[in-house]
Amino acid sequence: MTAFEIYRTLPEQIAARLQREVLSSKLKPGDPLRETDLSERFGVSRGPIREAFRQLTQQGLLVLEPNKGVRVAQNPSVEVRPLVVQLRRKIETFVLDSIFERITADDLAVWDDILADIKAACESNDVDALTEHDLRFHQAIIQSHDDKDLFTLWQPIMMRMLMHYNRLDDIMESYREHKRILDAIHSGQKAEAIRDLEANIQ
Amino acid sequence: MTAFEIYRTLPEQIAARLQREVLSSKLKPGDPLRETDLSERFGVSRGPIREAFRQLTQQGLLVLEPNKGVRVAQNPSVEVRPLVVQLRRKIETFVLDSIFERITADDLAVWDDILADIKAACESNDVDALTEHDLRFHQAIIQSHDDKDLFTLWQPIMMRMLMHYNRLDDIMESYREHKRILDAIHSGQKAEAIRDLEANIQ
DNA sequence: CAAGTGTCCATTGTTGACAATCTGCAATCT
DNA sequence: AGATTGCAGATTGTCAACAATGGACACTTG
Repeated sequence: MTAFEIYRTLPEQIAARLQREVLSSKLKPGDPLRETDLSERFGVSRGPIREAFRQLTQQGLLVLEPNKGVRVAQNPSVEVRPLVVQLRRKIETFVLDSIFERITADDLAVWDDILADIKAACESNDVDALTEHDLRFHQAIIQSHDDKDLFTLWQPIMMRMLMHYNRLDDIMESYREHKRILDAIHSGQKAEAIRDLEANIQ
Repeated sequence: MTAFEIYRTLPEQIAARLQREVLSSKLKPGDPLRETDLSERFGVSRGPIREAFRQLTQQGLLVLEPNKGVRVAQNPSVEVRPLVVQLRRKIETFVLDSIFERITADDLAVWDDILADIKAACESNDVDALTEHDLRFHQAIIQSHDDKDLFTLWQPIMMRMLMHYNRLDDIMESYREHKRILDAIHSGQKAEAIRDLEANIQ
């Protein structure tokens, strides 16, 4: 692989690429992923590919069957969807409530930057970019909590929701929702921030 | 292998062994696990060991640092513990509510068998065996739902709770709680079964 | 003496070869 | 014809050798 060394390990870089392709539906549910194909495409051996598969399986984006390889996971069933929403709400509001008093100016600066990216994606009507920055936004909040467990519990739940990102008629509404959350945080209104966050998760 | 072909792949067998050792505190939080050690111990190469590590990382029992290997995860923090309890309750009660009318005699027979194992473990005061069968009990319920996603979301949450299984003064109480759940299911009392299940999760 | 530098060793990361397993299809049997 | 068996090719599973990384400790350097 080339130039940019944002991710430390080979498998992480590969997993990030594949994650993007799944979330953007370039890879569709049920599509098989062959180790040999990808090892050629990325110019590495099959080891790192398998490792990347493992990471994405953990996130719930791929499904692994022994001796048969991995496939892109199916979208979560409609029956389970409300549960997934509730679980994600519970975790994210727990985190926001827990860290609220300890939010630093640095944190807010980062979140504002991501909000700008969300805005840009909405304005250019780029759904894939919006998905990516929406993920980054909520991930940044979750990861501002000391407890790393929270992130590992949250991530697969979040992925289930992102796999069918077609909730909004008006894409700009996503920007507004996230802006409301940050505005409330900026002005120290905890209860309202949590309410706005819950409203964004559905 | 034996008559029972429970685990299909090498990594799964290894992961199951290690899982038991972590949950029984034979391996303590912070303990490092070396690929070479384990590959000698199990008589396989490092590949399957790495694969087993990934599975246990996904379950939250091990933590992985690039170029530094894996360690047994720390117990979940006290602050996060109530959240974990709530998440697990939400998933398990959702499943029980969802499948209640479709529970078959075969299902119940399996669950009764596990209850017998729980009883035996309690009577012989074997905490490790109790942990194992407690896990099997709830896992059996979760997996009776069609949606496989539920299990993958539930598993890491469950593991967080099992990592410090010291809730009960009287170990027999665990048997009684599980018996209450099954009794309610046997007599078709859904609301009570759900209530008993919630009471067991804390 | 403190801070930085170099070297060694234990450990993980990566690779390519080989073994085991699955899938599809054709040949065979009833 | 329909079901079963037996290849052949594709794909994943496993292995052992080699490369890269990180940590400990002795050594220089100011």
